Amino acid sequence: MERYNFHKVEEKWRNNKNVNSVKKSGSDKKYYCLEMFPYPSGKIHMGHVRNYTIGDVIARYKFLNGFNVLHPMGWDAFGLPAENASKLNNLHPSKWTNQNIKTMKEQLKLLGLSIDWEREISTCNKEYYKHQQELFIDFYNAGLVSKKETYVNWDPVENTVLANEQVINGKGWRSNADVERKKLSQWFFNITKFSDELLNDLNLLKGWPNKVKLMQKNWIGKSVGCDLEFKISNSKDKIKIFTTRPDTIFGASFIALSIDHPLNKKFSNKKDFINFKKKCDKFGTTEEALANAEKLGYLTNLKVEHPFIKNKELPVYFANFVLMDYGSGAIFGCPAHDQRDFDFAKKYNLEITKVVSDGKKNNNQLKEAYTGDGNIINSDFLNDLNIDDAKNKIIDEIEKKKIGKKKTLFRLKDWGISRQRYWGCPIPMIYLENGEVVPVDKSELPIELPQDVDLSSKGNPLASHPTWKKTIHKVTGKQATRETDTLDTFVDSSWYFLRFCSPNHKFSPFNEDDAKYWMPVDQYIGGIEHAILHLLYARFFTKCINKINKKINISEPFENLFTQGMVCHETYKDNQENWLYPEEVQKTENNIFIKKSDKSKVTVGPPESMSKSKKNTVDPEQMINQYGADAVRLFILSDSPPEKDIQWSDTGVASANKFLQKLWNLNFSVLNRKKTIGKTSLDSEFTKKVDVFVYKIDTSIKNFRFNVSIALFHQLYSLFKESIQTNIEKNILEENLIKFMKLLIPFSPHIAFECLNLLNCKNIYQWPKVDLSINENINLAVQINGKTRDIVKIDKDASEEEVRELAQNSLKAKKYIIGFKIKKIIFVKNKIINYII
RNA sequence: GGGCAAGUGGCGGAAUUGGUAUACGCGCUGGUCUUAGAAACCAGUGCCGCAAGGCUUAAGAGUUCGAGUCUCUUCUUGCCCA
Repeated sequence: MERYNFHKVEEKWRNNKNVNSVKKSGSDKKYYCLEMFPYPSGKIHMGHVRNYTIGDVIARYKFLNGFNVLHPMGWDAFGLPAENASKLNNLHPSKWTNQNIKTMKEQLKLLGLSIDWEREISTCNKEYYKHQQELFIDFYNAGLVSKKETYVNWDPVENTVLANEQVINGKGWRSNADVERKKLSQWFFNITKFSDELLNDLNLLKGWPNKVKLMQKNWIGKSVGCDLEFKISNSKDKIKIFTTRPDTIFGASFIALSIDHPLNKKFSNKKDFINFKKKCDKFGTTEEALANAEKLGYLTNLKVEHPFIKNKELPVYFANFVLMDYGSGAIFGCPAHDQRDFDFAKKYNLEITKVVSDGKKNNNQLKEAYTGDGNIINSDFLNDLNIDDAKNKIIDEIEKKKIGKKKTLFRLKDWGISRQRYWGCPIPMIYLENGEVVPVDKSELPIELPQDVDLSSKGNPLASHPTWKKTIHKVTGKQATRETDTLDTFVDSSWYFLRFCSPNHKFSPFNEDDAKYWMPVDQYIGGIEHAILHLLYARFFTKCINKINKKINISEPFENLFTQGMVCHETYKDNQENWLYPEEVQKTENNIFIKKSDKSKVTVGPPESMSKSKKNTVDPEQMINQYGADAVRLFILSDSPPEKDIQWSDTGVASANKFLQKLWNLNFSVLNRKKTIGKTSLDSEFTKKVDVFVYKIDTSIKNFRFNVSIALFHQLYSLFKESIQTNIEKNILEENLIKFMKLLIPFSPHIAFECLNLLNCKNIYQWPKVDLSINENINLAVQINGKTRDIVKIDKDASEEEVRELAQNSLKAKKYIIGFKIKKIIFVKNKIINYII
């Protein structure tokens, strides 16, 4: 027996297309297993390893259980980093990207994944984005795309527009720069047309984590309220506001307008107003930015009449915390019950009237707004009603008076998709000389990106290209100008799962029959960070495609969603406060960490998600070289349940490697065993015990409890080690070892295939199935007053009498029972017997 | 501030869903082997106690024959939204 050489074995099986394919033609059951495709940033990282290993376990498991499995891989290949890298290295984005793809593909192949590389797609490939442009035109013709002039989130570092979802805490999601407000004409997908559908259909997604559904629900943010008109005193004009809290109308003390409200025209030549507007523009456009900003107001000379309180007038302000694109750009302020209104009222000394009781006595002075439940007070005909009843009643009154209407509002806004960048999918629209904007003729697709582009210039590289944008309108033959914005890269990933169904289909984005066969994705696996953006966009795209192509009939793209946890590692800093890579650090005998180069002391920080900036990364390729792909796969699944964060540990992966070595040795111990004569009862006992493990491991895989599966592998190994000491028949050991190795295929396929090969297994692809009812021996707990005193072995389904007999004679429990008065005996078949004394 | 998770040894975590708490792994301790080290193997490892035994799932209460699991209160941590 030689020591297990994983280099040799893994290389042997890695490129064996037969064993790594999960296609099963002729199967009547399909299974589409998809992991979120990677951005080709350079090299794969441990997060990829975890994501794709989880996917591979599922794909192989389903295949071994008779499914025809689609398990594809591709590249989310457009995006800004390619442009930045190209500026640094003077390398064209397409070259940079394709180099990275090549490297990462080789790395992924080292892992021994069951990916069907014949379906590989890359979003920067014109064969892909051609169809995306086609979809864009279809969407445009179906009224799902529009061009609007709006305020946008402008990232001053990346010189581009960001979607609201890409602004985090007022900063760009990639650049981390403070986002500015800027008015631009932009292309939008009209995702708000599907607000209700996107919200309601969350109920169809039984296989999604509740957490993700809740996040989407909050993001869509449906709220019911009403419009309400306030008459301006001494004028016929009215101000229309929107509110979700009409029940607090009696607590209104001011009106606040967005600085973009049409009434601003009246003040547009006033110096102090212009200054005020400038100040407001400095803040971002997100709700968070506005909520955190200091509340600022500009008092106008206007007053409005309170619709329900005679002779009461309210002052009108322009305020920085009111958004023009939410509601009507105007609100009434009720300081007692809204924190922003409260802050504003405090600042400008406005009236604060409580209209919802917080149930407390003696609190004349509010320290903050009360937004909880309670009965209405100080509100005339609404008094004593609860909030919901008061809402309904006041809306009735408002509608009766014809000064407003019930209205549903969504927080979700249309999806801005214009990006002033080069490395993206060109938007297939052209501007005619008469100002008309029309789609290009489909026969002209793809609209290709020019190769000769100057990326060093500021602003949009396509716009500054000397000739690219000049074109001819096919219908009229007249000169026209191309749209120079490219599409947000989230568009690329919004339909790739459909393209995988027929990746080489020439004439349309996908072949309908293939899409019908494979869709929806049965299991989608990726990071929780995409809970809102990508997953919402992909759902929206699916609904759009469903609308323009009635034959497809897929309302939701992802049947089941699994969000895996991150891979973490301790952080290290030297005494100069510089981050250190794990390989620069050494652990001494006294458990102190020192820097390898100069033996200086190193500070160890808590485990954090691996990131290049903190240098707490480990290189998957190096790990595979050192421990083998099987060991890396086994470890990344073993230490934590897959939805939780995992801490990378070198000793952990080393132990996985050792375990595989032990399995290898076990394999040879069994193979080299001499044949014994005649069967013994040990043989069937052993098989029974193995079958319990087969059942448990199968169940744990089904439930995505891969860490438990691996713990069970260890126990199963121990069982073999013990049993091999006895005179169990060689055949029986072999038969059961084959089961073991088959169970191991999804986790560590290379060694599993090698062992199965050595064991001369003829039916590798037949998953071991087990009937647990044959198991006859059961351990039963004997309890005294609910406390376990002994465990006795009983026959399956033994009667209470039989069990009592055993329990009362058991060594450890006997002394608690005999001589005591037994009040009651609780007997649960096959589980416990409990004596109450 | 609101919502949602979660809290089990030195650490990562398991517990058939109300029925043997601490599986499995890491780490640690001792031993065998070795010139020595590494590796490998064996044994031990929740806490208190010489032992018998007692205690233990963030803290406290409750339901139950029986609670890590269910209910309530408090504390802590994480995530999302504001």
